[in-house]
Amino acid sequence: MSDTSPPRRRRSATIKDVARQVGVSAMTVSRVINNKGRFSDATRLAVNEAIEQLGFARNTAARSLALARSVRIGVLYDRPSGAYLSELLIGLIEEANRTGHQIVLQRCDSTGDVAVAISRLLRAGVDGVLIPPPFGDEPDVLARFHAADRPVVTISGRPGHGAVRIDDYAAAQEITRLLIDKGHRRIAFIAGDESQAAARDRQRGYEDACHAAGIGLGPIEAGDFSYRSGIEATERLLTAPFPTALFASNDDMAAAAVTVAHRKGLDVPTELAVVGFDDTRIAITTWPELTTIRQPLADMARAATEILLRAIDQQGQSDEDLILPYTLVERHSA
Amino acid sequence: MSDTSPPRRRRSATIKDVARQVGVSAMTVSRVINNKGRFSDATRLAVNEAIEQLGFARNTAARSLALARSVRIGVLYDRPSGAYLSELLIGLIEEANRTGHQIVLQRCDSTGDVAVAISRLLRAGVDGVLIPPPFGDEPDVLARFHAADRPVVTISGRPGHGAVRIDDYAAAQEITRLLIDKGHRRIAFIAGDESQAAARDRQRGYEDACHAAGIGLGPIEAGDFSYRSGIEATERLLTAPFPTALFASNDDMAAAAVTVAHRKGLDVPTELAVVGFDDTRIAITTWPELTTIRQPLADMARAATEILLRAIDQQGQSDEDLILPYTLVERHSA
DNA sequence: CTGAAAGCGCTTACAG
DNA sequence: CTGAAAGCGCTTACAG
Repeated sequence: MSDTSPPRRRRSATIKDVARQVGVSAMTVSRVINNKGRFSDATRLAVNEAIEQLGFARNTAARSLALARSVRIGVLYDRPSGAYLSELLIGLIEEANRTGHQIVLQRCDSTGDVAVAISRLLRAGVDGVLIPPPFGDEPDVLARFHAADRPVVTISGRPGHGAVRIDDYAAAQEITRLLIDKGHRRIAFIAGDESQAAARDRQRGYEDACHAAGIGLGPIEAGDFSYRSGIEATERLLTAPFPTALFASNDDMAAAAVTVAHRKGLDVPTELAVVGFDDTRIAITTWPELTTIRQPLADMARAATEILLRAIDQQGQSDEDLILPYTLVERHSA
Repeated sequence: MSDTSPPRRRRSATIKDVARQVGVSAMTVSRVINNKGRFSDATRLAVNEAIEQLGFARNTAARSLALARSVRIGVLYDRPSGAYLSELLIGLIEEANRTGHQIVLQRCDSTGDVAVAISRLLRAGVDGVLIPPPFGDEPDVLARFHAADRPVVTISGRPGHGAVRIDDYAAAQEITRLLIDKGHRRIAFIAGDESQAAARDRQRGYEDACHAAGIGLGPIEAGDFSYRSGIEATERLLTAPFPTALFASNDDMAAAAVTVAHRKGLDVPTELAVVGFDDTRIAITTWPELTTIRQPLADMARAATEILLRAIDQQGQSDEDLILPYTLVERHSA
């Protein structure tokens, strides 16, 4: 164990080293680093040069301790299956890391006991918790944290209390309209895990866009956001009368749809147009690359952390419902 | 920004609070917490009770600062595609969190510029770096860190310098033998990303087990560890003369094989036995559940962190090559 | 525009 | 077996 070995490691440059080199006080360096308070341009330049030279990087442990801000942020997550959750989770971690907050990860498989996971988090002394899918839509989970007086911010969860998301409904409408504008009249749909608000919103968006255009709904099959469910759903969907387009509620399922189409000898997009949702990695490792909706995952992670911190400071649950802009990314699958 | 709001948040219990309640010094509490040095049983009991009562949880920022151990550990990872990398990455993060070390995540898509990613890590002041697949097998990457005098520990990478892995070769042999013992004589194989040492080892294990049993090699197809490549490979594999068993180099591809088999009307395992590798989540969300090799991901993450810390302390690259035990998990796909 | 002092919560020698 | 003191690297009032 390293715990018993002598701490001989290279001491990295501290704020004092920088100060000494420049010939100012540590305070001034701190001001420059944090761009806070007043200091001359010359000072700023000199400090920055010394920082570069010494390879100084701020010690976040010291920082968060000094800020008396050792906030402990819990994250209750499912074992990541799809690309979306993995990416979001990593974004969350990077953000907490950047801000120097302590983060306590707690996994709870859908099959596991959520109550146990929650009390673990509580006993770890978390000041608040961040909830990515799929738990963001379980009133029970939220209620438990509230009972313990811990604010919660969900990501892509049910709106109405601290929540960060995109407008899934509008995005789904927009991508459906894209298909309609390209002349499609029979558009199949693969739904996502219906226990999640975002999945239901996407389906509503699809349906309303079809209605608004005066075309009937295409065949609809249930999915659960997994590639596998996408394979199965597409197989049921690709039967006469054939749809000319298919909208899958996420990229994993859209990629699966492309696979099935190819296997049945259908060209994508000429014989079957396919669109997905999320713009995760699979969107560009599939051929053709997927037309999809991009969610600003990094921004969402950042925003959720900020809202949570604010709620913790104010000792109350936030009711902010932050909706970030999505982007329709047109590639070659539709 | 929360940065400007008053720090009104609930102050969580500190070591002093615990000490006061028990009527001892903070030192004693510290000793009990770290189980270090001598203290009476009565003290331990009392301290633990107070900890429980006050909901005390150690502030890792303060701890790592006091330990003068603000080691910065870099992690160079690819955008996670498969379940294995996500799970490993999260394990790594949990471990760094637990030990209170600062961790700097740096993503580099396979398409991205590795050199840029490396210099970012270096400029962030990392003391050493952890490298999960797929970069653990690129001599260039390792060389660059060494040139900068930063120790590196790879996970499932090429052995010979700080490396943590399982014996992929032996594991592959064992699971192949399981198939042989069940009477299979024509066993197909789906290879993984051949730029990775672990993938090559698995293939060698498969081949040697077949040779040792005196049966010929089955058909072999290339894959890249993705579900999609598994679909394609299996489609090429399931042609006459049909194999009766299929060994995929990871679970994602094995799950894909099951999907294709079912679609072709083949029962698994009676008409086609399928085995995977890794024991990631997909192994149990597939039906039938996969027989596979379990890698002790959490232990691997822990061990890699420890080896790296030791190398940093000793200011030199480690040459430890730690091989952790795997487990053959028999479920219902073979 | 800049600095000296105190403190964040913990740990490690050093004393008893 | 237990404690008082000092320090980890940073930041925030408070002074100039």
